Amino acid sequence: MPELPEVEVTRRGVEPLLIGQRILAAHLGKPLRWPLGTEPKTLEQSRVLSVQRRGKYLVVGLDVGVLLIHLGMSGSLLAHTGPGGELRAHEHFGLDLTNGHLRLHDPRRFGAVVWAPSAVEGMAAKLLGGVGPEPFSPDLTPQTLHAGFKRSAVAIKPLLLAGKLVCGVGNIYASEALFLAGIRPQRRAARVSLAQATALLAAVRLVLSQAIEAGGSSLKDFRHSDGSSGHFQTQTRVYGREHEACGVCAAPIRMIRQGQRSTYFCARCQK
DNA sequence: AGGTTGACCTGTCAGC
DNA sequence: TGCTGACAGGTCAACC
Repeated sequence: MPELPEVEVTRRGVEPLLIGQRILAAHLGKPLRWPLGTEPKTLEQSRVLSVQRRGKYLVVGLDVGVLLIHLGMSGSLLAHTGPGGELRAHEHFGLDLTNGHLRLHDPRRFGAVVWAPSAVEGMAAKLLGGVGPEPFSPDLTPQTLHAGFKRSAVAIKPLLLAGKLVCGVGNIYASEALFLAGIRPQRRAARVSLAQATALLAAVRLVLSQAIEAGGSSLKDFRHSDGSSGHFQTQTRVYGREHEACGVCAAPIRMIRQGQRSTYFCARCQK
């Protein structure tokens, strides 16, 4: 589920609750993707200094180390005022804070909460080290993207999903960005021109910005930190719209599978 | 080394 | 109504 926009919406939602708060207790539910990496007790009394995002990870800076939080496919991070209690159904991590509490609700448990001494040590270094450039970074240019494309033998859509050349683009926004850029998802990345790479980078930035603005996509599980839903799913141009008419040319939207993921596109608009 | 596939886990929904 | 299978926003480890 959660791609960059959903994680960023979550970050903005939880930041005000977390900053400056002291952790009174940490709770673990069923195992998530990786173990926490420390005893929950060691988090007690530490203070939250920052809440940042790197790719699809939330990076919570503590005065003792960092917590990496990943929402996996079905995760939501819910912030509540008032004292915490026992974890409820599908809540597998929780922090009780001086003023409120935080819960990770994640039915499928593909998500993770990992502690490390710092963002550049231990498991955090390993996980964040695999994350490609941020889509909004000025260091990411059409030229660097195009150069990365040329080195690959893979189709453009799965290459975008891999997150090594640009991070944060998941299955919904990859289809959407390729549609806006007029590029077929099956096109070999090496055959994407510089002009197309330029259009694609602009499209990625536009789609992600619009999705953040819309509060992300709530297909099923995703919820904002206050429990409300995003609504970008109502504004998708192709994702989830097989057989519907393309908004540009009215040809039917098609769905194919690439690497076990569904891809949506317009065969007339995308070359 | 890079590309491809399976695995992780649970809920939901379509079809019989 | 109940069972079975397919599918869902991610991504890592194991294979060729």
